[in-house]
Amino acid sequence: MPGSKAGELERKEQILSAAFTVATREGLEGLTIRRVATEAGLSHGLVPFHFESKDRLLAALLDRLFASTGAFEVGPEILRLESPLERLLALLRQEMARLTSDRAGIQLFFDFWHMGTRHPRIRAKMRAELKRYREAFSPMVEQVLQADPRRFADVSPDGLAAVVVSFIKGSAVQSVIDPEGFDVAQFTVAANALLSELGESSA
Amino acid sequence: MPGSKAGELERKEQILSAAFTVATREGLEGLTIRRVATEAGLSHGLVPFHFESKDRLLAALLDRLFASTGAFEVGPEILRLESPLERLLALLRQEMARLTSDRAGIQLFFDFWHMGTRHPRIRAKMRAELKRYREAFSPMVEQVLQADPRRFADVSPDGLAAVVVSFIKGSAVQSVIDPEGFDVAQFTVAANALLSELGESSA
DNA sequence: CCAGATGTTGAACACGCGGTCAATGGAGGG
DNA sequence: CCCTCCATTGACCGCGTGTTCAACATCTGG
Repeated sequence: MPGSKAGELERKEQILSAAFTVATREGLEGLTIRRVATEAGLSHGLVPFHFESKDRLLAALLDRLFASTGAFEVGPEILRLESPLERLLALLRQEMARLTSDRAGIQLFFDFWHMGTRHPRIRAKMRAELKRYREAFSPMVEQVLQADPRRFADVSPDGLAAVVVSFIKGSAVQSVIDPEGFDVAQFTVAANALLSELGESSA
Repeated sequence: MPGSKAGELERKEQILSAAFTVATREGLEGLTIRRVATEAGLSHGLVPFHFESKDRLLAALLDRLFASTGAFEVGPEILRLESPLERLLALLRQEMARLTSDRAGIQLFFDFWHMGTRHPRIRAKMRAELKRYREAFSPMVEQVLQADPRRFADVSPDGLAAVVVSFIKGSAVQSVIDPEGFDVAQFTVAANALLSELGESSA
């Protein structure tokens, strides 16, 4: 007894949503076509019918991950801040907050990051996202550089941006392997203290 | 036609060595008992004979990874340095250098990190290693804190150590997804500039 | 009201996995 | 010299996977 029909788009959305649920619950390792279909209440044959293959499903899922969570986006409330230092710290706080509030999203992101290590298509997407992310820091980073030209004589904007991103990615990675042991509050306080003197000479 | 016999220890070593080769070439995802046996030139039945199960093999492989590369160890040549700042920077340089010199090892470490996300035994090992790693920074980090008590009033040693580790882990993670695009030299210069003023008031 | 188009189902396929174990044969002690 | 160990082999098992596709249900336009 086949189920009722549905439009192309609704079905794809339904499947993708189920895939997201399964992926956050079981990880990408545990994401199988049959599990997704079961989660969506459909026959497993439907998944490769609407998404040509599992790879395409994964690519679509990653796009959804980028879009759905505001993950790694620099929101307007941050861009509205005038001081580059304040923006930097606000962004840092935002990302630190995500470590506890959007743990599932971070986990899934980390899963894809790992997958990107071996899958060229995924890797390309992750690189693009990483680049986008780094470039969001460009304005503030350049102002920091200009604030103390002597100290940062040999420092390029990209290099400093990479350091800032390392703060965030590194903390995410630590929180993923040890969610209880990694103290976000302590981390934020320490990072603030480290950075707090940076922008002051430019104020 | 069975092959020649060998002692318990030599066989285990041979298998483990083959497993290491396969793991660095194909990733943990592509590490199968049959591939390891083929790499070692043995029948696949021998692997679960000497290592009770694949899980045990993986655990042994992780121990070997910890031991073989001097990865994440604070060597004597670093401990010999007197200034805490110098030690910190030396360690940072050492780890940055590893990103290019021991890329395979870093990749494998990252693979295990990801696996630890879902496998409790692996996770426990990774946490222990992370803790060991963080604690290696304790002496220098505490001196940094003491150098400027007002600035770091609310900062705990653990918090600051977590920040420093984030530097390193974050850069490793970036290098893993984009080995060519991540400029280690730029990163080091930027990090040095950021940290260079930290210890000076204590000197 | 009836085709033709199309979404849907679930059996089937080939594959590779981890694991098991009877059979084999080489090595060493009695 | 033979006989007992035991490392070694490779066929075999059960399982789960991604993918295919004939059969079928449902919807739609004439």
